[in-house]
Amino acid sequence: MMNAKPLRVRILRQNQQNRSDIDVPPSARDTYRHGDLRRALLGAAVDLAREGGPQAIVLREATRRAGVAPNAAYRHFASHRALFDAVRGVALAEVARAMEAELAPAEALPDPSERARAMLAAVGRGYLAFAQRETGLFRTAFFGDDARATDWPDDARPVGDTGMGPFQLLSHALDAMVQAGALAAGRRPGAEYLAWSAVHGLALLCIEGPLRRADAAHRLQLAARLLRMVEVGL
Amino acid sequence: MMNAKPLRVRILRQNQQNRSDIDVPPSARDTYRHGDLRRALLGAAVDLAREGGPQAIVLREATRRAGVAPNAAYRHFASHRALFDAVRGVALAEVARAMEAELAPAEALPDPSERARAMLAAVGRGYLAFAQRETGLFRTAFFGDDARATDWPDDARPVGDTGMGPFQLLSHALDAMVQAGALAAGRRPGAEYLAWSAVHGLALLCIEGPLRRADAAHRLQLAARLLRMVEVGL
DNA sequence: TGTACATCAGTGAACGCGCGTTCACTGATGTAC
DNA sequence: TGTACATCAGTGAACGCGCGTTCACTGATGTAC
Repeated sequence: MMNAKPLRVRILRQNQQNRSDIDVPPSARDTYRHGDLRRALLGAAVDLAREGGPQAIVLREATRRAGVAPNAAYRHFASHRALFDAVRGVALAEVARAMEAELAPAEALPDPSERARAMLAAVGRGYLAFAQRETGLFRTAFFGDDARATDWPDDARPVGDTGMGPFQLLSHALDAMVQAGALAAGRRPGAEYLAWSAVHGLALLCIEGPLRRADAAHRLQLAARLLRMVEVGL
Repeated sequence: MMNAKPLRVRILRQNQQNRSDIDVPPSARDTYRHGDLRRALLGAAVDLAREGGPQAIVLREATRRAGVAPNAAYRHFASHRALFDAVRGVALAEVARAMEAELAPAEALPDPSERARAMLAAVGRGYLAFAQRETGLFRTAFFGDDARATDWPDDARPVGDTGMGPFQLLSHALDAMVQAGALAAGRRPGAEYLAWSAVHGLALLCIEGPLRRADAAHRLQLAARLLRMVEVGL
């Protein structure tokens, strides 16, 4: 039972210039209804962002990849901007997950002070690793698109596996620092911005700045030094 | 003598759909030859960048502002990219000058160690101030244009009033730190990238990040804390 | 169990936009004689 | 001192491109009876 779900695969489309021969691309759909177009469009748009950054999120290209007419997108997204924002949400979630992956071992440490420091470093490492591994999504998550002057995300919606966004994960690590006595309470307010600045700046230097041609070892070394600088100087 | 320079203002142009009446815009040229089109185009393009960032550098708009046909630009710039690069050069020079302005009082301090620290802070303050005062030019100077994946400038050409570029001014300040004993020589290599990361990151948080709506006092306070963090943690 | 019908996800064609760039040209300049 | 001419900075028109978006439509769905 229950798995009689998509009985709608029925009619082969032939009304597009003699498409009845065999050169139909594998991803082509053979029903009139797509079935899951919103997800398909979002997936295609995420792929575009992954490959080329925020500028590459082109509504028409997403529909092309989904095998659908351009205007079909408007059944699922009110505008290009709505699609863009959805992609950004996905990108943010991936950043959060990258952080969580680094965070897991750190959180297992027994000593509170050591643990808090490790958490802060883990957040930074996750951020930096993601920026270099998924440059396009990273830029989509955090870059104002010049032309449209978009805002940065404010972490208002749930994102990562823990339900926390990148900014919240950072805040959480800083709170742990204070609780463990590794950071004076007086220095806590606004500390997010100092830490975020340093890490974000290094990410940019690595992906499009003067370090874009540095090798991985050099970057890792700089990342370690930078994270120490933050920990010490916060 | 000598000010008999542009004797070529001679022939009123009338071959554009009855332009002989008085509604000619004030900036319109009345000679066939422009006289200084390259400079005019570059100036217009710099204005565009100032107003709207790198994306706003539109070749056709620059020619419009210079009162010239679009293709006239190609007598002076091989391509849009060439124009873009020229604008970036101007932007870099302005960044350098902003740093030099902050640097001047710092360099006058008598105590070498104090002076070196003040120089480092001055470089950072100049960078941050410029980012917030001339956001469009700042982005033009340091942002990879997503679509074209341009490189960051490498400071190869002379830029500021001292002939040094932003990166060189930073290096210079760090060298002074080492000489004054304010920074261990072992920590000197690569220190540029740590300092630059922190300052660049904060600049972005301020111009398009979560601090974009923070008031000036809050930003200044964060900048001071960040610069201290760099100085201490380097 | 069968059928009429409202719903709405897709189609096809077109829109206006502005861009960078190319072509063959024309008009003013300044130099060689 | 005057004139022919090479030079080259501009013009006008057009190109192809791809975008986001709108319109009136058509085809499949699933629900009410």
